Amino acid sequence: MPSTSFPVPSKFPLGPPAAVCGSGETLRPAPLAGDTMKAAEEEHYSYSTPSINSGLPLSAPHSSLPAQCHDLQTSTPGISAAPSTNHPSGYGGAVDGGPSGYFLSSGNTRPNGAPALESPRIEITSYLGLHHGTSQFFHDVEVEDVLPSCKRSPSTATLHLPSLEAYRDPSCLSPASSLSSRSCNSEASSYESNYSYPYASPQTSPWQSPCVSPKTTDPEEAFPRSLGACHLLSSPRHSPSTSPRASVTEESWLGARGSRPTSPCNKRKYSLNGRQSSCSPHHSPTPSPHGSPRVSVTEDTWLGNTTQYTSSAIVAAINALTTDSSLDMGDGVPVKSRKTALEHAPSVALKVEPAGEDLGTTPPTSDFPPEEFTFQHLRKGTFCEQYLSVPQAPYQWAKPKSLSPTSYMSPSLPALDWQLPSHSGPYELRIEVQPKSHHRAHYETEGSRGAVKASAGGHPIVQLHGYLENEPLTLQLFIGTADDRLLRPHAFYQVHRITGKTVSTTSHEAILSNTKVLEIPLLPENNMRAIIDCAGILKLRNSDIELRKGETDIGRKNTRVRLVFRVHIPQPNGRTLSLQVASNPIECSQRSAQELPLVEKQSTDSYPVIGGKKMVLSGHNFLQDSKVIFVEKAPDGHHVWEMEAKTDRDLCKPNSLVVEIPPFRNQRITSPVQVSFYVCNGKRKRSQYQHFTYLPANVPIIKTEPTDDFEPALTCGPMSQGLSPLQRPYFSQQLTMPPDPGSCLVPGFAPCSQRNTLMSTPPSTSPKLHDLSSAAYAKGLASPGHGGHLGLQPPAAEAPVMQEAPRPVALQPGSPEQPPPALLQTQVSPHLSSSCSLGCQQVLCPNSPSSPLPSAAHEPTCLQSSGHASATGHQQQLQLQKKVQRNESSATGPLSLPEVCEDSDCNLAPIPVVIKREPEELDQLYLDDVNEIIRNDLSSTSPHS
DNA sequence: CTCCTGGAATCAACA
DNA sequence: GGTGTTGATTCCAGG
Repeated sequence: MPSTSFPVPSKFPLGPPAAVCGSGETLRPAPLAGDTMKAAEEEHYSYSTPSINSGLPLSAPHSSLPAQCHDLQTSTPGISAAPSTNHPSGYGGAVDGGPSGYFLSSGNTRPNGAPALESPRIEITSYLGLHHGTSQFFHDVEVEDVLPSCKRSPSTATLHLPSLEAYRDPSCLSPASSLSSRSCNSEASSYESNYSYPYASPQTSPWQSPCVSPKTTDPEEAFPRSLGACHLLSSPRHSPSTSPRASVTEESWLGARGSRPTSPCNKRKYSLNGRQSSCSPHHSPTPSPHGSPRVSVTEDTWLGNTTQYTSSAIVAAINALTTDSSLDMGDGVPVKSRKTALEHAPSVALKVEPAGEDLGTTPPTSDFPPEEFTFQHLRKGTFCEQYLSVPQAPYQWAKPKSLSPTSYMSPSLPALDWQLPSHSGPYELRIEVQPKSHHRAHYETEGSRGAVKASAGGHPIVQLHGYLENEPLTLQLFIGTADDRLLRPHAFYQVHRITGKTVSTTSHEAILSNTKVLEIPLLPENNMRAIIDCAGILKLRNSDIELRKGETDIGRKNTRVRLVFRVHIPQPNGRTLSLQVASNPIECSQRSAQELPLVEKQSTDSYPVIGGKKMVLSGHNFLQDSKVIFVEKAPDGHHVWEMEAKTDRDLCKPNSLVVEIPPFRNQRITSPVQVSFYVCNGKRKRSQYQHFTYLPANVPIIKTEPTDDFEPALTCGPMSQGLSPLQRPYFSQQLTMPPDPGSCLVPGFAPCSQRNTLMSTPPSTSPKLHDLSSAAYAKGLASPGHGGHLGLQPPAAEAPVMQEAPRPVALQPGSPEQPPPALLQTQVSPHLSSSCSLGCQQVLCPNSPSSPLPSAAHEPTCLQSSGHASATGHQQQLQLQKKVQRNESSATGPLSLPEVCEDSDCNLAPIPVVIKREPEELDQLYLDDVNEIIRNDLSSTSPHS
């Protein structure tokens, strides 16, 4: 839709572009241009570790903040509502907690166990705040007129990275790719056409104009502007880490572009080793921690490590984060990217941006409030400088257009890997119509494969409920992971803007920390509803992404994604409330979609241990000889129990499968036990794990959903939107926490909520709101850290985070079994309150049900998420699984499931079935989880038990 | 002519 | 080390 829709003036503060330095791209050291691709490739392998990051631990700031908003039009009102489940992500939904609280760091999850920092992306968070400064906004507005006034997300601070593709290394982009990717540009352009740059955000521009010279124009400027600068920096700087990679990168970049990246990549082995190997080489270079952590983390590793996850693990994770972040910073950005960034950067100039940029980008410090400055400096400086050596000056986002209103003080929007609630207070961001479970993503070398569609035809629809203002808002969309770990931007997929006559919804692309974000206007006149018919999915070559320094994820078999929607709602107090919802998982590979069984729904989520009930599975690719395997996993991922369920072949259809719930191994459990099951069509053809909860025998069948992450989600419904209860085939990584604790109902969750709250910190403020304030940032960053967010606040934030994390653990230990939620909260709160973000989140997360993992896993979730590597589910689940299994066999023991143990006990005694109140159960669950986690930590940390 | 798609060839990684 | 399978990526072709 045309910009027209946007009429709204943007006042939003949102917009401030956050400059994102952080984006991974930036972070990543730019590859040396010099290096040839080839070399680069080779280098990858060879790399010794680069040390890159090393330095910075923190550096990476994430830029991920939200992109600025733009205006987009709105889509038409939507329609149907689909329930979504969602993702968990949201913390208690509401979140209230402090802003920071909200965001959990999701990132953590990385397999590494390390905190998931995902790649260290450096995001610059919100410099936005800075931007905010009004100017940008205004600019935007002014400039744009066009732009809808939607409040952009404030953040979008996107830096314009030079490299357009920040998300992907340009180099990577294959020439062809460019097309699609270009689309971005083009898109941008289109965008532009529609809007003039509404946002100044560099982001946009860069892309859009990728062409634009901006980069070109002033490199410097470019830098600054976009955090990209960072990128740029990075690139140049590559140095740090770069070097090794740099070469690689470059090569890759270059090479990549050329044709396939094959190169090195090609050869790399994905297998477990693969990553590592590759990683190591590459990463290693990076020196640091990152690499290592992640690497280690990888599937294989992680299993083994699981145990470690415990508190110590947490700490490690944190550290890792730091490191990662640093790494990320440098590393984070794929080498290629970096290069590109550099390269691009220059070129990147944003077309529009200028205007916006200038203003928008960020006003230089001056604009920003002191606080902001600090942040900036910190972040930027820190990571940028260190890592990237970005010229800060440039950074200044000077350009950011005016974001608007100062209101945004808070600089930053939550990093993309932060877990956010889907609803808070009166607001609820909900996916009314879920996307189809399969969508073949296109490569850059291919033409677009169209927009993601809804299963029933049409397109996904997202709506923000409870928003009564007249100001348009910006809905952000990016491609997130769909594995068991916390939701975070998917390293191998990027959202792709679809334009054309068939597209009714206007959109704008921005890049936040290596992640492309599509900004779509949410207009009051459309009831804050947007039809997502402008979002396609671009597949990045595994080889390109895996070369990134901080990248620990494996692309192979990591083909499931989720559409992640975010909206940043300005609050009266100047804060911004950020909500997030993730769609159901979407299988993006052609082959997998055709061959792998996919469970979209299950008729029953829980049942007494006696089993025997028929459960109907709905999905795809079911065969008569499909097997349904129930598995109980230990926290560390080991399979404690496996049982093949009886299936009714006669009733088997490609889209439905009837299975008989097998009796649980322990008939005497006193509390619900979460297990998993999957459909297997053959050796490598397994569906994602589905959650299932065994209830104590006597317990009335009323299940407590709670156990699963999903459940909460379910319960909460909206919140979780992402996955419908049934649907979620995959575990939502996101925090399963009940989005709104309160809302959710489940008392059990309450803890979470509380936690959240606590975390959120600022009691006063609604949790929901994010603090953009620097503090928040720091926190956020830290937390986000998993991802690369860390960057920004490095130390400070980290510290807090670290602390926080630990505590939780500690606490847990104390009361292993079910500590009252309160405890958790409290525990958390302290930290959180002050800063919270990550720590809190993490902490919370763990507790949160979200853990996708099977029952055993539950608790770990958090940990997993954070550290984790989450054993369970990586995307590569399959691989992992395999690996895991192996590992499991060996490892689990110690970790063992607490539950199991308990169960065993239970077994002994007849089960007095204690029917707990659901709430209680939930609580217990949490508690249990927590306890387990703690135990694990403890054990890992100190074997005490 | 471009955008979408579906299908499949090709190649590398795995088992 | 060889071979078959699986997965990723690139090509082709039709609508």
